[in-house]
Amino acid sequence: MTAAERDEHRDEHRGPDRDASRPDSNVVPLGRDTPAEGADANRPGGGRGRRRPTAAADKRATVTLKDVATAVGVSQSAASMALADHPRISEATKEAVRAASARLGYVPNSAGRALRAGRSTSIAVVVPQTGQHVFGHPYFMHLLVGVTAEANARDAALVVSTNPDESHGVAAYERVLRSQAAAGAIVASASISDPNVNRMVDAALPVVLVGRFVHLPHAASVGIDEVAGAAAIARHLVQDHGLTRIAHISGPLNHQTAVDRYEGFRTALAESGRQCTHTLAVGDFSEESGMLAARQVLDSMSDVQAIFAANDEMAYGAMLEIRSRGLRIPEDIALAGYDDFGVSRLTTPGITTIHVPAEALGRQAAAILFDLVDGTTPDPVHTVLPFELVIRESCGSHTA
Amino acid sequence: MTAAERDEHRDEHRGPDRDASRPDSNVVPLGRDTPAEGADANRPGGGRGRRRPTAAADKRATVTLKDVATAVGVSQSAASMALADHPRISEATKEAVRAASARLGYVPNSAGRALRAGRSTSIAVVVPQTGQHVFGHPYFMHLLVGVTAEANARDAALVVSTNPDESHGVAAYERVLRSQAAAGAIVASASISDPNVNRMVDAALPVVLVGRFVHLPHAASVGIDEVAGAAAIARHLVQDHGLTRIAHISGPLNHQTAVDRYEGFRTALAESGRQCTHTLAVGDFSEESGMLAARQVLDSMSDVQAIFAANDEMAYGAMLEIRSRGLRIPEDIALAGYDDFGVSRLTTPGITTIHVPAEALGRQAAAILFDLVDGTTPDPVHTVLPFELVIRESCGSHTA
DNA sequence: GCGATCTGCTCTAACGATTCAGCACTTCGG
DNA sequence: CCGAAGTGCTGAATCGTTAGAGCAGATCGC
Repeated sequence: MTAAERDEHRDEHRGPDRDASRPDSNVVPLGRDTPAEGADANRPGGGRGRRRPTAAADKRATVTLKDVATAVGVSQSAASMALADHPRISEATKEAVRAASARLGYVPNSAGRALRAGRSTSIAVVVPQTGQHVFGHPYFMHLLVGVTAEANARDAALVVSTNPDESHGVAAYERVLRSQAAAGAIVASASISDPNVNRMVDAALPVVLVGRFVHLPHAASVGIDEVAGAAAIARHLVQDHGLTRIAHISGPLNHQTAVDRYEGFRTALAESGRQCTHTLAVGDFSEESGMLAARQVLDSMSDVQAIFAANDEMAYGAMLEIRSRGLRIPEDIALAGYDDFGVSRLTTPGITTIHVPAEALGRQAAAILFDLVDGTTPDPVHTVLPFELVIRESCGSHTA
Repeated sequence: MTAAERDEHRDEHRGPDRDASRPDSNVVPLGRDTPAEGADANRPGGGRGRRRPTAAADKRATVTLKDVATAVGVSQSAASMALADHPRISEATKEAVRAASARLGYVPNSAGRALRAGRSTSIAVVVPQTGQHVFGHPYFMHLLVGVTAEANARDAALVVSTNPDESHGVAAYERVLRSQAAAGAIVASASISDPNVNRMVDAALPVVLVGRFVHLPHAASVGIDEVAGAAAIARHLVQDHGLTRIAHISGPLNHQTAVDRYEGFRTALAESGRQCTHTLAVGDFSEESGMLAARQVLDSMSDVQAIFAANDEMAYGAMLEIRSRGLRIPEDIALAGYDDFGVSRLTTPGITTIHVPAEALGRQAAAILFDLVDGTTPDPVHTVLPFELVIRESCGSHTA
């Protein structure tokens, strides 16, 4: 339960007991499609009780290439070559095969194809830390949007794997690669020490890392310059707002991202030419930890002028703590975050942050992975995408 | 660009080596390797950087069952049966095979296995509407968390498919099933009219729908009672707060969810025993549309006492519009939303809403799908999970 | 002592797609 | 008019896995 949820009233409503109260109704048209509402059958809790044995299952006959070939009257190989647009197949045959294929609804069996080809058409997205806390983060959603866009463009399926449990000495997501269920993987947000990722890279499996992995300098990666992003925030606070007593709430320091953001912050302060003081509190990227860290900061550094949290969620946690002490943002304390996945936009005041182009990262990672699978080494090995400094009200800037 | 983003200053920081259209800027190297291409790199085909042919690729030798068998000195079938714990294989041989398998890092080839078995072990999650707007919604994130949890528990891979484009007369996500890349699919958030979903159901493919599909009464589904949820909100506003002039901002009315929520709202008002007035504005579940709809409502119904938006994002948009007119929430106008995926918790004041148990829905849908794939018809066909009314400050309630 | 049963394995045939060698047959150059 | 090249297809092999038939050798019942 997060901080904000603690003081809410919650009424639980259980499902299917309310069937009585449903008067016949009509839907206001407003120029839209009017749904056919009559069918009561799909009513929740409706058809309860009976149990039919599965009969329909037999119906789904799979159409194979052989069926198509037979329908046309050519050999299976001819059909295959026709669909592949092989030059040694006559146009007439190709046309006939295509027609039959469409008519019968032929879809090539991916297992057969993958087996023959020696590799799958799918790619995997791997999120090593399991648990809602990490996987449920909007970052992945955005990343996924980018990856799917690219995968769709190439007619490739996308496998999502999150399970680091080792079944037979191999993490589940490595098994996805080794079993050839996916031709390659995009690895997001591994902690610095995750040995599984190293193993995949060492095994020369096609892997693209999202983020910076200092101990894997030769693996292809996509990321933004986190250090520069944090530095941009720091400079904004110091130079644009003249704040010199600043606290940083970092993420867990076994995450490269957390380390980089902290480093960018410190470096920028040091290079600012001003006399700056700073302090550090370590969080875990959760809202709750941001709140705790802010408490610690406010207790120990009474004259703090600004707090820069390593992500927006912690910044939001800090905002709650700051408010609970009757302090105003930005008048009494300025606040900044990092990520810009939505949270920072919704708060009042909006939180100044670095916009991380997660979708573009996903797209790019996928593009590179496809190249890698095709046997091309990306150049450069590490792709760096631009970020944006998004200035909102929490730092004291005035926006229209 | 959403409403809230409109009035922000954004500084873009790009990687070095930009195209001319953007101002040059500073990306600090700080120990990074080669930096990168920016927007240009997003185009996979565009004649960009050089590429070295991969050499490492040859290294990854795949271990097959034959290798294991040879290592042990038995036939391939014996090895297969040993791993399957077949009773006709001696314990000694089984042990030897298991040992060799672990030592060599054998992972069964999923294509081979799927081909032989006639079906894949993976399941698919299908999100018919493509585009970030829908797919990027936190709802899917939560749903996915639930589905992966269940899939992980069964050692099944998860395929995510979003592409409704018909490549050869078949939507991409139907192809996932037909190609046997996945044994079955969970379909989330299809619009009422999506013919592809119908086709999959008609073809007796193993499909579990999330939500209510009135026109597909026999397909297995999982959902909550949306009508009852909306009714709970309406009753709270009318009975607990005595509000009688209420506007509803609905989602697009070709979405069953939008229709159901609207209906629950109207029905509850009608049955409240009070003299209620209501009005409707149609949005599209986006924050921006919520803002527009609120504008419309406030212009046309000057004495409106409450606005109930069909989801939290539109409620947030409405909040922005209400505020921009100098009205207070909840003193001047009460506000309620639906979904509780986080947005409503972060705003000030927090938005009263219905908590949709998306993760549980995902879990349940996956469980049912696995049964379906195994040939069991679920009973009941339509599973309804409980929701919660979450009372926050936006409706005028006071929370501790 | 000898058929019957059991044990522990091997052999073979699929699953569906692709590819390559090869086979008829035509066309063509000289 | 004959070898060479070109055209359009077929047949067979292959990818990795698994299931079922079958086959030696040991064990057992009587």
